[in-house]
Amino acid sequence: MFKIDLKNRKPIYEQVIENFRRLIISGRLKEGDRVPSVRDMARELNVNPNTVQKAYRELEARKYFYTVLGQGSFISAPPEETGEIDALLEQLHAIVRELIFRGKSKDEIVIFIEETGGQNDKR
Amino acid sequence: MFKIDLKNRKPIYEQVIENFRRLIISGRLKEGDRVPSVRDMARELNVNPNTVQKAYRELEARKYFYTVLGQGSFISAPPEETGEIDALLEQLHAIVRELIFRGKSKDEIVIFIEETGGQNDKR
Amino acid sequence: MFKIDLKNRKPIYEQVIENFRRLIISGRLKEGDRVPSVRDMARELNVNPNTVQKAYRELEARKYFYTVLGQGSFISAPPEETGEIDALLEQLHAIVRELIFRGKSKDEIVIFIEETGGQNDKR
Amino acid sequence: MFKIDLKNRKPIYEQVIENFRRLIISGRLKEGDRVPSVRDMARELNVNPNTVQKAYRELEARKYFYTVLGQGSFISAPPEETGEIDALLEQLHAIVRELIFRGKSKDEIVIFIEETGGQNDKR
DNA sequence: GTGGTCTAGACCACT
DNA sequence: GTGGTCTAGACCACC
Repeated sequence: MFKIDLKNRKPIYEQVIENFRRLIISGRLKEGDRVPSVRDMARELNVNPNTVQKAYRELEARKYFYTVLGQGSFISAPPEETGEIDALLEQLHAIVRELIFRGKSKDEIVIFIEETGGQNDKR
Repeated sequence: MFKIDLKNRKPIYEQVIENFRRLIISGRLKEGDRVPSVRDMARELNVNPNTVQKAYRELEARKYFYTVLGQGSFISAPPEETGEIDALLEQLHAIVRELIFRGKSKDEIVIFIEETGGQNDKR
Repeated sequence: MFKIDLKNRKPIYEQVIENFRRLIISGRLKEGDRVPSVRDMARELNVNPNTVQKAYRELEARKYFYTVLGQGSFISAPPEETGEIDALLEQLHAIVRELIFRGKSKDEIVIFIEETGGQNDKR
Repeated sequence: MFKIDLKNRKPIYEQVIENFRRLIISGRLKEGDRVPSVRDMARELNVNPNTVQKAYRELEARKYFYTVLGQGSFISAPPEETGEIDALLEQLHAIVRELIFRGKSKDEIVIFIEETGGQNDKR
């Protein structure tokens, strides 16, 4: 499904969250899909089950997962985190500023964006 | 110059680094400018001098500062770390994908980028 | 593992770095080997944990170590910093020039180099 | 004559010493040559006279200079610092080991040494 | 005055 | 258990 980079400074549980977010955003996981159990996931990633547990708990709190008792966890509908878009736009802003500082023109950046792959079509 | 947000989960020394990066990228600090001494900065931000020094040390390692023994630290020329731009473009990519997932069109994103402030003109 | 020379003018943390570099270069520490925890190392060397951490941090920045959160630090693959070899050759150059100035012939120097121990064979 | 690199972490007074050593070893300064006065040197290098003073004092202590009262300082005969050669050979050793670690063969190193310029002929 | 090193000891997050 | 952050305060070298 995905791999954990132990050398990465980002905590493992955050990497798990990010990877699920990525899979959902890219459309490879869709609403209603079942996600592996905590134990299976932990075995597959070769990490401590507590770590996976922590990631799942947060994914559920952030409404990416929902849990059916005795059946497991499932992907829920795309959540609408308030302020999320504004935060993304602010990040975009910061990166664009830095690219300009490093010599790129806005035109070059726009061209780069136009090239961004249409993974969105898979939904 | 700037303020530290103690409530923020981001470590103080990283906040210091980010703030200096921001000031340099925006052109408000230019090559050769002297930055406040470690002690002065610590007093101004109301943090421990060691914390400021840690930030300065890293800024120097990342080539944003250079230090003259017994005289202080100064802004150095914009670093040309290879691969840095590629990393930024990859981040840009990821954010654009997520914005599209959340319903924005590429056209909207491009318009947003065109609006990015012209802080670059001050250089 | 090694000892710190407190009388030496060289800072303790630099001595720690140099000693690890030596152990890695000589092949006694290999990729993937776990290094003692910051606390253990500090106890063994009889120095403050912060001092050891500073050394480890720099070894990580220079790509000799990598760190797994909550698990410890490990030896990473030999870094291929570009320009590193050129710098070494330049140092070699300078030393050879000085040895010649002090009366050694190139032949004597070459013989000396041939005698350099084959610690490399252990890899 | 030479320049000081303020950005360099090596103390200025040590840079002055190293530069004089280099000029003497390369043969550009010979026994009996007069060296600039402390004040002239300080003005030329754009550094504090105390700093130059400190360098000259050490060069005299290490027998590279000798001073004639009221006349200035002069280059003395090449000093025979005891143990100096052993130290150089040890440095050579360390560098060769590191070059081998980074993939160079002894043969390559020997070839490189053979190519070292014959600045020695200028004496 | 400047930066740099080191200690002692507290507290936190991750596994 | 692990590493990481931060403080308070001492001491040193360089300019």
